[in-house]
Order: sequence, then structure tokens, then C-alpha cells
Amino acid sequence: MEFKENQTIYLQIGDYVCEQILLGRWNEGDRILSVRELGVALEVNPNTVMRSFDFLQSNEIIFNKRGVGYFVEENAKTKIIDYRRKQFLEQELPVIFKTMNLLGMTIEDINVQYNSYLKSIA
Amino acid sequence: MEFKENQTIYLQIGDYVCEQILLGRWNEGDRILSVRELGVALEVNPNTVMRSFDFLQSNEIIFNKRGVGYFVEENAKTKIIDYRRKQFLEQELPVIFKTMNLLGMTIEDINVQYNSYLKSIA
Amino acid sequence: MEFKENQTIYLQIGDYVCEQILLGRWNEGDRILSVRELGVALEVNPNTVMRSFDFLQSNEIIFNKRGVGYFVEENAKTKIIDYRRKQFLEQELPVIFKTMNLLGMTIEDINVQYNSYLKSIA
Amino acid sequence: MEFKENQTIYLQIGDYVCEQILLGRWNEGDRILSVRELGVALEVNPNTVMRSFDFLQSNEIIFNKRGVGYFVEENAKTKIIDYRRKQFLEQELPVIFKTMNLLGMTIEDINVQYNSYLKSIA
DNA sequence: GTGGTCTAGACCACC
DNA sequence: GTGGTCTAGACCACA
Repeated sequence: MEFKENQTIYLQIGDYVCEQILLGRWNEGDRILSVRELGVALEVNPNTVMRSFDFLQSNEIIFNKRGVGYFVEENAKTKIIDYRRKQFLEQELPVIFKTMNLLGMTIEDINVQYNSYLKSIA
Repeated sequence: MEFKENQTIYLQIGDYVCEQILLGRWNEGDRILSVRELGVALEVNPNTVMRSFDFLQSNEIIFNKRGVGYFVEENAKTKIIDYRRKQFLEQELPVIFKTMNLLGMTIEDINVQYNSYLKSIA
Repeated sequence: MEFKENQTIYLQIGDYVCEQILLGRWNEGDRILSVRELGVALEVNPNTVMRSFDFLQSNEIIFNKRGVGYFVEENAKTKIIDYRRKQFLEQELPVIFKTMNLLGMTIEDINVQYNSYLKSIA
Repeated sequence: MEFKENQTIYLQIGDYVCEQILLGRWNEGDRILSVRELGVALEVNPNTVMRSFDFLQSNEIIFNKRGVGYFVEENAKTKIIDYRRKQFLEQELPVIFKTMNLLGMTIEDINVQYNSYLKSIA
């Protein structure tokens, strides 16, 4: 896996795990990959993966059974989506709107971009 | 000046200088504040300012006359805007669109948000 | 390590690292000395070493793994040699030839000098 | 006039004046341009030109008549050429030869380059 | 342990 | 006065 430069790796791993949960790779109650396995898979130090799991656990996305592994919490999907939606509306969108104004772009320009985006992933 | 926590100071200073150029405080060919003056103004070490100027110079926003000072490059404004617009279209928007899809939001939802944003800054 | 007076230290460190790579001390993909270690070895402030590494990284000679260290890029050797050769052919040689003409020297004079140089290092 | 980055301006001005003398623009005994005139011509601070003249005077290339101007010394040409030849043989050539070896180039390669150089200026 | 950033202060060459 | 370089030392996030 390739990591972005402007965000710390363990947070990107956290996002990755959430993504996998949303995509249904691991359902609620399922055991996810071990720290070591995921470390190998992502070519990352297990300590770094551990930190991600810590983070996810403190956000009640996963929980730990000692000696067994990490498991997906009940309602994990809902929590992830709620969190992301809040983040998106309150943090990301305002910045985007501000940038739009600075660059002299209108909501119409965004519409155009969005349509070509939809085509690109179709 | 107050600095954000999640981005390094010298980059924020770089943004600040670009902003001042866009706003017309320094026009193309003008000499900008010296490393020391800007350091005092922003309550920051001159070395940190120097690092910003280094960065801006390598991006051809400003240039240096030895023993004289730093000056705004020709076409600096265009370069700044072009860079930001490119960054916005290629880096930020796709991420936004992807997030929208993940969260099941449509372009209409964005419109609604945008309108309330416009009211909030009016 | 002793440094020349007419060139800034961090560039000399950059040259030093390139030299070590060319000599095979560090091969492509290898981790090089840490900022601190090299600072101690060359009796130089770690900040100065960092500046060298910054420079080498921007020239794609080395790259960084956060929290791990700096590593030699693929094709670093080729890049170094290409860069030096280009520098030599386009920058240094024309100056030499111009000086030769100004001083009324011929390519034969250079030959003579070269032969005595070869003897001196034999 | 455009100045190189890796050498200080006043030395480049000194070289420029020597060049003009060698080329016969100013002969021995002639008055050269004033500090102010040359400053304007080269788009440089008169102080900087002054420093060059200081340097040239201390090397007995030019001399000063107070209130009148700077004049080319007797034997200035010879002095310049002797100085440059010495510089060339003892300082520049050895470096060139060392670089050649490092890059795996032979004196033959130099010959080829020289021939194409001769054509380029013909 | 690693790199990265910032400060404070010094010294230099240069304009 | 200007920028440029270097040192010493601190602190931080990260692996």
C-alpha cells in the first residue's frame, strides 16, 4: 500500500480498515487481520498497525479479545458513516467552499467536474 | 500571526506571502519584507522565514537579489492561482466526490450546504 | 572530514554521499547513515546533514521512510553520473576551452599537461 | 549583465574588466569607465563596482588618479594573462582531469568536444 | 530509535 | 543594511 505524505501512516491504516468494513470485507463481529498479518500486507511496522487498532478501538470501531484478536464492533458501519458525515459537513466542505471563492469558481463548475467524475468511474 | 497546528509554520508563511501577493500588497517586481522584518512581524524566527522564502523561490514565486532582498517574480500571481486551481481540481475534488459517494450524498446535498454557507458569510 | 572553504558544507556533504554511493558503500535500496550518525562521523551539526539530505532527496538521489531513515533511490548511480557528466560537458568544458583560447593554448598543451598529471597520480 | 550564482559579483565584474582589457576595449594608460557609469551599465550597485576596482588596483591591473578616474596599468595585459595561465594550469586543469577520470572519460573525448566547440564558435 | 521543525544566536560575505 | 550558513539545543510526532 502507498501512503500519502501529508497524513500520518497509522491514520491512513485506520481509514483503510474502516473502508474494508464499509465494503463488507469484515462484518460486525468478525475477526479482522492480526497486527502482524496486516503489517506484512501493508508493508508496515506492526507497531504502526497496533497504533491504528488502538485508535480504532478508542473510537469503538473494533474491540479486542486478549490472545484472540481484534473484532468488528456492533454498529461499526453506522458509527463510521456518522463520523465521516459529520467530518465531511463540518470540516471538509467549508474549506472547499472557501477555496472555490478564492479561485473564483462557482457551484456550477463543481457540477461540471462532478459529471466528468461520474463518467470516469463508470 | 496565529498558526494552525496541523501544518508546519514555514508552509503557512509561504501561503501567507502568496495571499499577500494575490491581494496586491506586493506586486510583481516589488521587494517583499526582509527575512528579519517578516520574522518580527509574524513573531517567528528569521530562519523559519528564510525556509519559507527558500520554498517560494524554488517554486519561482519570488527571487533573490543578493544583499538586496527578495522580489516577486513576473507572473507570480498567475503561477499561484494556477497551482491552487490545479491542486483543487486534481487533488481535492476527487477526494470529495469519493467521500460523497461513500456517504451516499448527492450533488444536490452539496448545493444545499453551499447555499447555507453563502448565507453564513454574507 | 575536512571541508573546502569556497563551497558550503551541506553541498560538500551531498557530494560526499554521492561519492560513497558511486563507490558502492551504499547500494540502491540501502539505508544510509542517519542524520545524527553522519553528523557525528563528519563532525557536523545534524541540522546541516539534514539540509544535505533534503537537497539529495529533492534531486531524487535518496528517499525517506518516515521514522526509519533515508534510502538510496533506484538508479541513483546513473542519476549521479548523468548529472555530473552533463555538468562537465555543458558547463565546465566550454569555460575551459574559452580560457584556452584567451590564453593562446592549444589542445596539444592540454595533452602535455594531462600526461604529466597521469604520472603524478601513478 | 547576467551573473553566475556560484561566484561573487564583484569578482565577476573584475573578470569582465580584465576581459575588456584583453579584448582591447581599453588599452594601457586609458581611463576606464567610472564606478557610476559601469554600475549603470551592469545594473549593479556602484559600491559593488568600487569593490572590483579596489581588487583590480591591489592586483596592479588598474590605478587611480583621485578625482579623475581609474586607468589601465602598464603591462596590464601581460599581468592578466600570466595570472590566468598560472590559475589555469595549477588550479583548474587538475580538477578537470580528476573529473574526467571519475566519469571514465579520456583525453580523446576531450578532443572530440574541443573540435565541436571550435565549430560552434566558427 | 528515526526524521522534522523551530528557536536563539553567532558569524560571514556581500551590496 | 541584506541574505546565507552553521551551531547548539530543544521539542515533537512517528515507527
